[in-house]
Amino acid sequence: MLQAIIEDYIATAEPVGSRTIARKYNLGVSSATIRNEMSDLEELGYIEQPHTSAGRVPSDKGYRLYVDTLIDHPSLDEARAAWIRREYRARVRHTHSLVQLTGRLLAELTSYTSIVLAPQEQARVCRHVDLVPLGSGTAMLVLVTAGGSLESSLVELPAGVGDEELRDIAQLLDQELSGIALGQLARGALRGIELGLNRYQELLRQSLGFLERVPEEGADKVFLCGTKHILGQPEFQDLHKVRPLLALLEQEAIMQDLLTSPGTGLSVTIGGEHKHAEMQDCSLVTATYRVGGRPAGRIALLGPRRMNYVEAMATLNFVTSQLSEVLSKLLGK
Amino acid sequence: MLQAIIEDYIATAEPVGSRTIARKYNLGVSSATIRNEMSDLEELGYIEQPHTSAGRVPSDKGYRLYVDTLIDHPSLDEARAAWIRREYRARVRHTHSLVQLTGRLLAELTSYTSIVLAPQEQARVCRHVDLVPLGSGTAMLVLVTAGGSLESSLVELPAGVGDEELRDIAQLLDQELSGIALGQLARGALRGIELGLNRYQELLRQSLGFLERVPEEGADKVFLCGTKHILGQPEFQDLHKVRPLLALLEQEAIMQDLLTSPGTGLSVTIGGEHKHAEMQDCSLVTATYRVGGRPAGRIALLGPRRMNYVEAMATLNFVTSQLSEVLSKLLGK
DNA sequence: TTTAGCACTCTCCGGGCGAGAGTGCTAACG
DNA sequence: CGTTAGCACTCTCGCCCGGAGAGTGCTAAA
Repeated sequence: MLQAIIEDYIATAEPVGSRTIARKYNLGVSSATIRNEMSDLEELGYIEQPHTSAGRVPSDKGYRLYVDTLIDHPSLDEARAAWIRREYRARVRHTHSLVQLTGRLLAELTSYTSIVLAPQEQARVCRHVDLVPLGSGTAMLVLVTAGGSLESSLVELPAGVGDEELRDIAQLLDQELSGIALGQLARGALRGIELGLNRYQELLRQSLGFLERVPEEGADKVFLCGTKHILGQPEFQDLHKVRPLLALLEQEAIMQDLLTSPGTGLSVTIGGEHKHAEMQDCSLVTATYRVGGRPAGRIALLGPRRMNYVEAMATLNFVTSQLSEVLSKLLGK
Repeated sequence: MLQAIIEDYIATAEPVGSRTIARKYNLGVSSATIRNEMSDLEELGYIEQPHTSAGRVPSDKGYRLYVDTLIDHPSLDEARAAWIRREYRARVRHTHSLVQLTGRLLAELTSYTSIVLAPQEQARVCRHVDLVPLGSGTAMLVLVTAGGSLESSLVELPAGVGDEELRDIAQLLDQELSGIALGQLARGALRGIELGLNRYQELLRQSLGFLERVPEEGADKVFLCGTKHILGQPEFQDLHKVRPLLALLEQEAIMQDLLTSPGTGLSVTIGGEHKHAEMQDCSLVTATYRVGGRPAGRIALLGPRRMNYVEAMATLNFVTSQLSEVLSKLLGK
């Protein structure tokens, strides 16, 4: 009964009346009986009426009950699953692009908004450093971290440094730095390298300055995809409702906070359960992806409160497991 | 006169009446005189009335005349200019991030939407290739192009390749490939390397496969920033008008086409002058940025037709010159 | 040529009204 | 005692109407 109401509301976005239920879902009873049951459900707080003479709309509590019944077995239809697998196979390039791909897939498949947190490396360890000469007097400093992410910065070279000389400096840098946590750069590493020629001091200063800043900047990046879909939802036709929500989504810190809250596995936050008033008409489905069995980051789908939970949860669940798998394989864990 | 009308309309977004002009801009004449003049302007097609008893609104032709008078001397107030210079100085990292910064700056400063085309390298030449071991059986292939952009991909290693061995392979690859245009990889380069051990064939296949795909993927990337500002404009309160526009903006190919059309210097396209019907309520200000004096890419600001052309043109002009300068310096040209 | 005055037109806003949808209650039915 | 048909009631939504307000164009006077 409650299920019928919720599913009809999810499909139509209109308050559902007793007649509708009686007609569409032939439960073998008349609309009058359904009216009685609905009255009960309302008393229990599972549904509510926008006004006296409209149909009923599920309440947060109603959605909650509904969601809790289906949280255990989210399974995706095989055609979609196959398609997703193919996408992942085609685009194996690096962590960054995989995370982006995941966001895009989710948004496209569900028509909701996806929010993905890039994998956090516990401590960002320097794997490899290189200096590539570019043109007159500049070089590109390339950093590869143990987690497989890539950063770069342009640095100025002292006058008259040749390509071979630069290669030597790069090798020296690489030797000194690889294996070292970027956070602890300032202290330990500097001294070891200072031994090198004085002439390179400015170059070193630039390089280390960059390397020190990397951990803060790169950490916990948030990828949003499909925000435009919000505008397509009938409950968000009112711009005054949408804009605060969009503004909220742009604040990375809040998004990070939103995703770092609950435990593991699929979790759903519904309407008024959110901290932020702007999200009271939304629901958020969250999952954790893992690398080598250890939690690495989080993924979420944001949709209207009457989102298609079955589809959203199934898709999110599947995509999460795919991402975990591909990432683990890639990073050799 | 026309100027007064346009500037008032830009400021208020409401049709402007003769009274308003007489009051705000004391031109020493009464509203009746202004009515006569307005009637003339309307006959000439510079302004139009939405309906009989509303004020006047500038037409495309009116804006065109207005814009053409001020296209020559866009100058930014010194405080802003200084602020922009400071931003550029603080974030000198690499091409990619500079382009993004430019987009962000423009969007924030003007509250319009910025569209930036990443610099096109005529032919993407390989500057440096490296293989960095990551974990069990994988390595990261890093590519630096002559233009200073950075690409990477994960590749699988044959069983039992040690770090030193990998370094040798990387060096071989680097020697063979650096200086070679990526587009012509397939033919020439492959043969030279095939001489190496058969054992590495799969690795080579993966690497070259990636390197070949790079030119297409990386080319002409479009960066959008500040699309949300569109929703803030009073003329775009109607979602039915906004959504087609947003949909259009998401199509990279169309954006590229939009920016590749006109000549050099600042150029403005107003309302109905656009090819695409979705943009008939918008104006686009476009500029070309240069690296070492040669056109490298394009930047644009998209706003409502009644956008603040003075500010937009001045800001765009200044930011463009800054970007050109910084990029030229960085790439040593 | 400019200006004051005035009639005219058109939009916008609020109230009133009827149609439609859905409910809750009551009474009948198996 | 649960179910159902019937009916009065309520509330929203869309529509029309009329008055207020804003702005125009025209005319006649300065």
